[in-house]
Amino acid sequence: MADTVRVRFAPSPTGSFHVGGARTALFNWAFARHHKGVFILRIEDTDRSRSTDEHIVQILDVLRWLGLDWDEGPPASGYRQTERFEIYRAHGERLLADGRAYRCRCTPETLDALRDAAKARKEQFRYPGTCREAGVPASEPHALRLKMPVGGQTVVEDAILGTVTFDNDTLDDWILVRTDGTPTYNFCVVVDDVTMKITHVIRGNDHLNNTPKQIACYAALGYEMPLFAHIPMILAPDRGKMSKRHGATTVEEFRDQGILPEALVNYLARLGWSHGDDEIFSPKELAEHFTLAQVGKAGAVFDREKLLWVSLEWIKAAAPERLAEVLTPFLGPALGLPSAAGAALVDPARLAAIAASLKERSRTLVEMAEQAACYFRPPAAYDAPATAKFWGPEAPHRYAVLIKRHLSQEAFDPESLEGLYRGLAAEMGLKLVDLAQLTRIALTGKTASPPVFQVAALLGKAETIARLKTALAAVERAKPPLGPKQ
RNA sequence: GACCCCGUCGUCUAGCCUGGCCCAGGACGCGACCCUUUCAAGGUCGAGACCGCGGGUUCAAAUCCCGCCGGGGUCACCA
Repeated sequence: MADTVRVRFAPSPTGSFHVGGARTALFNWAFARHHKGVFILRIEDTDRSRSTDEHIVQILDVLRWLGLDWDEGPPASGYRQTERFEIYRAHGERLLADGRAYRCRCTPETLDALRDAAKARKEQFRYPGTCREAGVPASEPHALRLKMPVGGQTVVEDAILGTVTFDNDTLDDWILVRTDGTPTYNFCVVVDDVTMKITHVIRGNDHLNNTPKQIACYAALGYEMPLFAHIPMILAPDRGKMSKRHGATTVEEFRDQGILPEALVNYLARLGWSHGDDEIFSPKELAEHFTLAQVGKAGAVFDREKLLWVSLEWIKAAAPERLAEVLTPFLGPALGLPSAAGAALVDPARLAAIAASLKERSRTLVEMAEQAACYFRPPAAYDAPATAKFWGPEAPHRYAVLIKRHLSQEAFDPESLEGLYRGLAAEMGLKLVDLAQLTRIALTGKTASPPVFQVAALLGKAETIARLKTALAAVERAKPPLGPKQ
C-alpha cells in the first residue's frame, strides 16, 4: 500500500461512552496500528444543544484508559467540527457554484405535509426536487441541497460486507446546509474525511444507508473515495439493541465494576472479529493480527459471562504490583469506607501479596476487594453453615491446642505453618482439613478463602492468634465444652 | 411499509471466497471426574449445531444458485 493508512474514530459527545463506540474505536485503532498508519480522533459536536464538554473529556478519558492512543486529535485544535465551520461553508459554496448543489426554500412544514401525504398513500417519502431547477436567489431564506444522480445505481464496495448496491432513485436530494447556515452530519463527515485524508472509513453498520448519499457527495466534490468497512452491531441477549435494561452498557460502568482495560479490549475485539481459535489477545497482539477480512458480518450478542472469564484471565496474568495499584480504589467501598480510604489501608508491598493470593479467584477487582476484606479486619460474624459443620464438641479443644502451638511458633511463613499443621494433625490423629477449616473460619469467618497458611502468614502471628482466641470464645459461648478435655 | 444488511452448538466464533480433509473444530457457560487444607485455578472427559427453512446445481454442499422465513438497521433542516 503506497499511501499511509489514515483512519478515524468520530464520536459525538452527546452521552456516555457506549461499548459499541468503544469497539468501533478499537477496530479503527487496531487497523491503524496493524498498518503502521495514523489513528485520528475527531469530535462530532455539530449538535450543539446535546454536545457537552464533559462528554468530550469523558471520551478522552475512556480512550486513554482503554489504551487506544490517537495520533491526531484533541487536545490539538481543528478536530472538533464546531471549529471547522468555515471549511464546510467553503465546500458548500463550491458545490453551489459548480451547480452540484442548489438552494431550497421549501419549509420544514411543507416537507412534513408532503411526508404525511406520502405516508397516507403508503409510499416512501422522497424530496420531490421542487427547488432543484428553481434558481432560488440567495436573498431568500434557504437550505442547501445536493443534486443526487438520477437513475442508475450507487455501489458500495465494503471491505466487510462486499458489494452493496443501491438504486439512485431511492435516494433523494439531501440537505447539506440548513437554513440557519449550519452543516448537516452527512456533509460534515464527507468534508472532514476528505480534508483529513481518511483512507478507510470503519464505522458501525447503522451508517451503511448513509454511504450512497456520501458517495454522491464525494463525487460532486470531485474527491477520491475512501474504502468503507461497516462493522456489525453489538446486540443485547434478546438480539435487540443494548440498553441499560440489560445491565452495564458504558465503558465507565465496566471500569467501575473492576474489569481491567485490556480485558475489555480483548473481549470487545472477539465480538465480531477472530483470529483462528485464539481467545486471549494483548493490545499489541491485536494490532499485530487485526484484519478487516476476519471481521464477521453478523451482529454479536454481548455475553457478560464470557467477559468475566476474559477478565479473570487478565487478572491472573497481571503482575501483583499492578493489581495492588488498580485494586486500591476498590478497597474502601468493599469495606464500607469512603473510596479514598483504601489507599491508607496498606502499603503497596503487602497489598501486592494480598492481590497475589486472590488473583485466580477474582473475576473483577470488585470481587477481589470483597475477598480482601479478611486481610483488613476480623470476621464480623461466622458463616452459619460453616460453624454448623465444623464447630463440633471437639472444636474448643482443638482451638486451644492451635493457639498454644501458634504461640510457640517462630517462623510464620506459609510453608512453616503448613509444617506445623501437618505435624499437629498427625499427632492428633486428624486430617489436615479438620484443623485447617477451623483456622479458616477463625481467620475469615468462612469456609472458602485463599490458602489458610497464606492468609495466616499475611495476617501475622499476633493477629492470627487474636482471631483464633476470638473464635475459641465464640465456640464456647455457642457450645459449652463437654466435660474435661483430652 | 420501502430500502439495505445479516442468519453455523444457549452465547462468541473457525470453516464458506478457492465444493470433498466437516455425519462441523475452538472458546464461554453447563455436567462429571482428577488434583487438593477450603474456594478457586489447573487437568481430563461429556452433553450441546440435522450448518434458519425449502428447492435446485454436482459423483459430492455448511460451502455455488434460487425462493421463503426470521432478526436487525435506515428512512429528519438528529448524529
